[in-house]
Amino acid sequence: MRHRPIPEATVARLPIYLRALLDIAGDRRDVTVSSEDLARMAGVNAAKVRKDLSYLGSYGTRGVGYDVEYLLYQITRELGLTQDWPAAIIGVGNLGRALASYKGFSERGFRIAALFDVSDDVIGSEVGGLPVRHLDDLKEAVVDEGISIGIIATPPAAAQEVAERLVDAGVRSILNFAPAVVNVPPDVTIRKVDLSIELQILSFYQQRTQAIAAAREANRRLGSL
Amino acid sequence: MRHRPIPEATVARLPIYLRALLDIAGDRRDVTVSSEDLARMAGVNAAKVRKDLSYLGSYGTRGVGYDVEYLLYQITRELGLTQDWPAAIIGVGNLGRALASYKGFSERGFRIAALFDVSDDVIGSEVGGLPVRHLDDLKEAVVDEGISIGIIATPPAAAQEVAERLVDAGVRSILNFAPAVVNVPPDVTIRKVDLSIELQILSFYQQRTQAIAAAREANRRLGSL
DNA sequence: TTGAGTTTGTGACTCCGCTCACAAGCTCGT
DNA sequence: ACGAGCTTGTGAGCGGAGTCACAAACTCAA
Repeated sequence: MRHRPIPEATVARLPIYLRALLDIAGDRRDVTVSSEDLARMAGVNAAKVRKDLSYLGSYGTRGVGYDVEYLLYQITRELGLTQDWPAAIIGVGNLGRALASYKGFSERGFRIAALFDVSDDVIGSEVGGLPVRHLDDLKEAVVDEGISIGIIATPPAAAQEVAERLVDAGVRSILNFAPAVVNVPPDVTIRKVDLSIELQILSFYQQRTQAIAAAREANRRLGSL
Repeated sequence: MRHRPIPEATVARLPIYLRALLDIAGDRRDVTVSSEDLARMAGVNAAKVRKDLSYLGSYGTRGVGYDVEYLLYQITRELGLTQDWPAAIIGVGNLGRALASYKGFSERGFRIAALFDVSDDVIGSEVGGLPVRHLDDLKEAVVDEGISIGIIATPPAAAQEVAERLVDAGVRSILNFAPAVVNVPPDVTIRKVDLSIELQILSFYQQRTQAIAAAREANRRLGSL
């Protein structure tokens, strides 16, 4: 089992387990934790927790559970969080600004190292303690400051070009907030967060349940004739 | 085929097709579009586009493609976007503020109708043209103003309680930005957007490729001995 | 009307991920 | 030392989702 690659679905859950473990460790609640408890905290089922953790190796003890500190360390290491990955935000509009001062990033060990834009209105100003620089300085900054993650928070029309500039500068990990499809070479990892798509998905399920309710209602009325 | 339920994965892609179709319709580029073209614009493969669209019904014409306007209408309808779903944001910190003024929502037809918080520092102030109200007024506002989507942008510790209040007020669709696991009854749809989890996933893949590169390097050196 | 060229709709196959269930292995009390 | 009671690790089975490939159905030119 050990040396099989970790499935994507598992990778996506490791940060959740990490958060739960940090909660436990912070409270000094217990030295070990069972898959059952961890599952409850992570909102998944216990078998899934065990299978996920087994991809990292056999770090549990039967009849006892998992050592919290040890597991914390292993997940941290596996996620590559023992080193820091400086990130740059491109696009300092509403969203970019909020991301720049979002405390959740620094709490999880991510450091926003630079901000870029193309508008003279914001270049030179400070946001969250960092100066906003011109996009043309991107490559230099990436090299000099070892930036390894690019966060795109531009309008959709600019997203593809910004992504290409990031890739050209040597960035291999991109998080895209712009509502646009962005293509990158296969050796680059890109993930997208699209806020209005999330709302549209919610809309679908809401609409569906309302449609079902309406149909039931119509049936009821027909039945009573 | 028609009356089978639409798979989750398909639902998640419909908004992407919608965006692509809006682009085409806006440019008045063409009356019809092929699955091939649509696939290119959506960043997926053509067979997937066809299968996805076939769940909505047989709206294409063989040898021709899909009528852009008609398909637009059908997807809009299926996603429930013909009616509007007023949303409330709970938590007017950094993120909540940005979401309140995020133009992407209104562009896609979602209206932020109310803002809530518990801190006296912000209650009464205006954000994005809306007054911030006390969380205790939530239920009343939901009923009076027909709010159907709740957006949680609070610190993680408050997320579960806020979710329960939303559910109690009658909200059945929740979008959670707080980095916390939130449990809701089965008739409530909840989706989460966790920004630092996204970065942690990127970190994993970046770390992995670097680890592979390092291993290769080590091998090379050993081999040259 | 026919045939060449296009494009959809979908059955068949494969792969991935989830869940179940249980043997293996641990602790602890007696 | 042993058995009762937990908890892990994982094989087996199942269902959802992606891809392939091709028949069906359309257009258009001659």
